Amino acid sequence: MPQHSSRSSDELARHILQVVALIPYGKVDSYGQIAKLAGLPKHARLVGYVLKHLEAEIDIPWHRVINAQGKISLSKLDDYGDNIQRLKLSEEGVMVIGNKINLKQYQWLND
DNA sequence: GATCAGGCTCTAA
DNA sequence: ATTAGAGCCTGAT
Repeated sequence: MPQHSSRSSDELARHILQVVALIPYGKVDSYGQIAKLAGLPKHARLVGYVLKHLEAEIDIPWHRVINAQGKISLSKLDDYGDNIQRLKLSEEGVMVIGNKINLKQYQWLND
């Protein structure tokens, strides 16, 4: 078969979104973790790309994805999106203190 | 194809 | 606790 083990970008995006959709209400996870759970280690930036280009109508909890430092990754690029994300998180009880989120407390699959 | 930029991450100061 | 720099991979020029 041609293209050996490469998968179409559509498929990669689908896998990523499937995982993002699983993040429970009130929890968060990092781009890197999402990529890993989707079976795509080292594709953290792709996760960011996919979420950035999400269609508004699609119901995906994109706001539950933050960076590995526990910060929102849109701040410097997109003030509007940053505010939306903060709002959505606080609505779910995820507290953003000093621009950071306590991963120990809110990270999905963290015991 | 070469290059650049991007909701990233690690490591080392 | 920040910050800088090097990796990493994909999508867009």
